[in-house]
Amino acid sequence: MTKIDDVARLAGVSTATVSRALRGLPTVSAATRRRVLAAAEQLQYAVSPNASRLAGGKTGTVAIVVPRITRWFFGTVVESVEDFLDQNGYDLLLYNLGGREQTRQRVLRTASLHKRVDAIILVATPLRPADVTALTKLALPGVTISSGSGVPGWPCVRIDDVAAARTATRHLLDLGHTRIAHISGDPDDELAFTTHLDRRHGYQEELRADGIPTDPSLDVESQFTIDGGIRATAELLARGEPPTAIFAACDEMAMGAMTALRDAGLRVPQDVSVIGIDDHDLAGVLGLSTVAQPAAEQGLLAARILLDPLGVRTADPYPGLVPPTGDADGDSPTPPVILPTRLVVRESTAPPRAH
Amino acid sequence: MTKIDDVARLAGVSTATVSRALRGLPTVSAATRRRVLAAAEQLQYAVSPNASRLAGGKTGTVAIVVPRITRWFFGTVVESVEDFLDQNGYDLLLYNLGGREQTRQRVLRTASLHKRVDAIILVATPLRPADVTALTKLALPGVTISSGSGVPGWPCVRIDDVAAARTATRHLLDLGHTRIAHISGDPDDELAFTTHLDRRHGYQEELRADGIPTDPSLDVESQFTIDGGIRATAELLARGEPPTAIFAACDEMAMGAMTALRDAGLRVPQDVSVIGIDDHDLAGVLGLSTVAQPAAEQGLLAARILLDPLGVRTADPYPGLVPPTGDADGDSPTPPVILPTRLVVRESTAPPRAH
DNA sequence: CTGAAAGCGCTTACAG
DNA sequence: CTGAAAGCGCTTACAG
Repeated sequence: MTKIDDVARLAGVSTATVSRALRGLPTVSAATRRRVLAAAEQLQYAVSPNASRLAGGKTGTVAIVVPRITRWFFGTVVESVEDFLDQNGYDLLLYNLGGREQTRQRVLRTASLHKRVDAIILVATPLRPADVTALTKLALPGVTISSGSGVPGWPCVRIDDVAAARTATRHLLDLGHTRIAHISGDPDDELAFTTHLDRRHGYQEELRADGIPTDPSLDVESQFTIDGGIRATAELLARGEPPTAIFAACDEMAMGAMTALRDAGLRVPQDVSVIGIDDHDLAGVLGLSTVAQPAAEQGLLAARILLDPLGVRTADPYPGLVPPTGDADGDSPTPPVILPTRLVVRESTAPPRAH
Repeated sequence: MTKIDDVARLAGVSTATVSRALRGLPTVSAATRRRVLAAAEQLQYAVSPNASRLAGGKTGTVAIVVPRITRWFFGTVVESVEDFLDQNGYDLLLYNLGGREQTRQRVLRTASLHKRVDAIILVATPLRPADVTALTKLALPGVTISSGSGVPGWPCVRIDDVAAARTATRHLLDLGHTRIAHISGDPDDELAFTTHLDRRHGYQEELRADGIPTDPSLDVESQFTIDGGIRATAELLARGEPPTAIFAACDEMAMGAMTALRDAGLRVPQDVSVIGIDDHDLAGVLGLSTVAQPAAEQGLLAARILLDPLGVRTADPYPGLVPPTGDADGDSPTPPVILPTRLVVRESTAPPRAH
């Protein structure tokens, strides 16, 4: 392996100068820089990240923690974050919790992150008080994406889950539905995090706005997955007269609902309307009406906010949005950056059949 | 930050002993090890990966290169690889090419990987001769997943794409179809890689086995995506009389086909049968018949094969399978490890309508 | 079984 | 603008 000394020798300068020239520091003459670059090129030199990081005190790496990379929202967020980091010369260290409590502990509670990364992106990761304490002690910059417990001083990028749920419910109400069921995550579902609470809240609020009492028998908790949607819908149907519409807390659950309804011989939307939240890649294929949330944009924005203080020259990190004004050191909680959602009507929602 | 010296001082031993004790080396007395562990625990000590790697010459990191993390197959592979690596103490460095030629070059052609990782997993990544040369010069252990150009000395884990395509085509033939269209990737589609060639080959072979001539007008090239499937199917329909069945080279294309057929007023499977390859998470939701391939298993197996020579104690890396027998240094090409596929019949395939 | 010392390959004040 | 030297926090022969 060619090392910095080799380049220095070939270019006829010191290693310090090679280091400066290669990193584009301004304190190198143009002629010297040229010679160094030529030498590095000729020797196919690549810096040793470990040596560089040890000496420089920066890791050039960002950690991203997600519950499950294979879920649409998390995969899309990771892709956009990776893209941005890559273009800015950062490595991405992926932690896919996958429901493994042991992994969660190891990642969040130990100092392992501290010496390994410059910054952290936490996506929809449930945090216990001990986790928050540990993360705060790390004293690393971080961002959270999606709702739930935050870390003091860390900005948060998210959508307004209550409003998104209200939009979905309003769409069904406007179509004339009154027997509207809700299927959502349960307290043990780490994929649902606290998201399901906000979405249930929005659902109930919107029903009340129309004077429709919430009916517990139309509200089923399950997992934030296709299977969860199938199970919740089966449970719903087992309880008696089917609702005329189902608002699923996420598209994957909505897809499960469509599956369960089909298996029960019910047609969508003729017998039952279905709407979700997300605008999953496959929502169009299934003709699923939904409230679209910008997943890639949330990832990109989070990455920008994170790298900005690290000296990465990025364009306006808050394009047209309300920036978090709190100072990272202060006690005032940083207000979240809210990205907009939007109703997408497809074929899975229609007026209820006349009696 | 607490460092190794702090632990050594508290435990009353040298840093060398702390290093040995913490890594579980056998040359430490039980009593000493206990004291060291207690001191490390008390100080919340975590080793600095960069210092450790620089001094030890190992990175404890594996790179995985995928075309697009958001595609079902690649996301599933990454998840299973991450899981296995995590359990064995390795970090995962994610490179999502995302069609960026620049990223491809940087990742594959420079020595940047060399000093950064101990091993490489390449998933369905097209390799030019210059890439292969560069990777070979790295002299790092590696594995490729999925078909295509291999790297000399690297094992390959994959399915038999020709056989999978024959299985899909055979299913349609057995149902009585003779006008069977094929939609697949084009040469410029980096997601299709060389996979589409094998699958087309299997399609044609199986037709010929029944004495059915291949009809170029029933064979459309597009992208290995939902949109690609939509476009290919639209093109197919624009060419005249529709086929009675479509064999899509992957489930995402099949889903696009279902969408395009629906938009054209054609019913699946009454008017046109559709089958894919993959067994995508959502295949069940859509009632899509397919030839299932084990994505997570391919990732797991690749990770095992890779870590085995690195001294990770894993169970039999080839459970019941033909192991690659070639030696890594020899010139003899390592035979690929082939994982089985299996036909999954759902609602998207049926006999053609009687005329 | 344990320690002193060298060294991993860089970057960073400090001088000049 | 450039270089000599120290130092980043570990691990690894080498002795004992």
